[in-house]
Amino acid sequence: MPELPEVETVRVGIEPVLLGGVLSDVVINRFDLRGGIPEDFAERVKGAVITRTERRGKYIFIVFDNGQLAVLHLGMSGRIRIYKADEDYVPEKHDHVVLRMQGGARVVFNDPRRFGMLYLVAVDEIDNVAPFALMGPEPLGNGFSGAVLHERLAGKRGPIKSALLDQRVVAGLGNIYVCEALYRVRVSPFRVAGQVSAAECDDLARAIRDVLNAALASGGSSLKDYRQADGELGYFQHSFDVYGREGEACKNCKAPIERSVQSGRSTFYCTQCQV
DNA sequence: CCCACGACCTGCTGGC
DNA sequence: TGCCAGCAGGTCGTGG
Repeated sequence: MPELPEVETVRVGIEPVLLGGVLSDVVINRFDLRGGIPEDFAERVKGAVITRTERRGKYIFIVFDNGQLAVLHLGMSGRIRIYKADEDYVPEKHDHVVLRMQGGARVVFNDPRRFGMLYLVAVDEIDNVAPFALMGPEPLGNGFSGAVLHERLAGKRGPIKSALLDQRVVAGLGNIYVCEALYRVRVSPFRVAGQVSAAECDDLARAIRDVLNAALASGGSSLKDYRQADGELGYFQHSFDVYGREGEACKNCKAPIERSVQSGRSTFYCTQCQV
């Protein structure tokens, strides 16, 4: 499901439910997500107050007043449902974790494929542990620019498409928004990453920010039936220029959009416009 | 070190 | 209707 805009939309959705509240109960229906939920997860955070939430790349952080930080990743198929204090919990298949707040509100983590992750890190260690120690800059933050991108791509021999998916280059991009950003700046996904010019990196950095901001403004993209935490559908999928449009006419030149596979992932692009 | 690839899972779609 | 192949928003470990 989730790249940066979808993850941020989820974070914004759960924050008002969690912030300042006491986590009164944790129900874990299965521990075998990617990497495994630690056996002592519940006992380490039960009764603690949530002091803030953050997002780093595609990860959501939930920070507790006892020094623990919960790391949540939605994988490919993870979803969050919220139940307000006066709503009854209706279990669904693949509800793996239910966080219950004092007062009765619930945050439910559902993930059919179980590629998601949930674990705890000491809050003052988070920047030193994998994958955060090596993670690239936030594309919507001050630490990201064309110059920064150009520098981080230097020497890379693989294709620009694959490099932009590497979270150590820039955080939060995934298959959709990489395809969209490259199309916007008319750069071929097959170009050698280290040979993308400084000027092109300026354009690319701007396009990345633009497409992420546009997606955020739409509540993210809803493939399948991904929903925001409040149950609303994001609608940026209607604004895709190339992603998922194999065979359709390029919006710029009318040539058919092509699909090919790079490092195991589908790439959608225009052979005429993107050079 | 860099990069491509398979593995990890379930569910849905389209073709026969 | 059933069955099977192929595909899906991500990450990590392996091996060349």
